Amino acid sequence: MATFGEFIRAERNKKGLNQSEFGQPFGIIMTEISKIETGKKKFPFTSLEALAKFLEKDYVELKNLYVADKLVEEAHKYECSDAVFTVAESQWKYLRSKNVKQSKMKF
Amino acid sequence: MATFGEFIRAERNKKGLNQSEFGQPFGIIMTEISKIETGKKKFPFTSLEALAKFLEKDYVELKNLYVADKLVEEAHKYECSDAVFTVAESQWKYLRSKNVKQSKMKF
DNA sequence: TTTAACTTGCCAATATATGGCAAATATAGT
DNA sequence: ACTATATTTGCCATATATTGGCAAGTTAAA
Repeated sequence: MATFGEFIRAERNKKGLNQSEFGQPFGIIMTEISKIETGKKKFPFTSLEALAKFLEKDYVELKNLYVADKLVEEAHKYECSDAVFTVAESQWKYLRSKNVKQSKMKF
Repeated sequence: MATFGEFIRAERNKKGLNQSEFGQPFGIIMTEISKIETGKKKFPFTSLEALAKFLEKDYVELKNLYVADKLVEEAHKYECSDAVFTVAESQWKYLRSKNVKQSKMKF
């Protein structure tokens, strides 16, 4: 399992495209693709569905990879151990059960 | 396991303080405590260590709760399932092993 | 050293988050 | 219902972070 940037680069290489060509379908300039691949900026979420189609990947899985990248970045920013993901999952489940009880999604 | 806001509220009630009194040691006004407890704004990270001392809690654990809250919020924003935390953990481990190999933290 | 591919630095534009006041809404006691 | 205390919300100005793109720099191969 790699970062989202590494994933993009790998897929781009599979297709034998350079950064400029790869960015074209999404209207993303070469320098942006570079920054995305090296993790300096984010792939625009608004183009994620188009990316999934372009790569013939499952959108939900791609989104998980995309969001996980953000989570990891956040965890690192605060110098957390991997325990934070376990805590997060349990808080996630707590919230879900709470909202089910209230039978409304108040997020 | 509750959200960070709920945690704060519970601890505040344990101490029998109102929002105004509770905020005092951190220089946080009442309305901010309210927003923090109801999840509308974040407790300032710069005061987290002071909070740990004030509550006599372990800082690292408190930080995990704090950061987990952010992760959950992010996961919800993108309408992810809890699978995203598993993906995140595996990406986290991937990055760690990669950086160990390169023997430098390039995050 | 020329060319193509990629990376980085910088900056302006945009979006997000924060702090605080004032007003609104509870909640409890009388 | 009236008062007092506690809490929540709306609004807005300020601060902080993120983005997109150009120009300049680097790398790698021929």
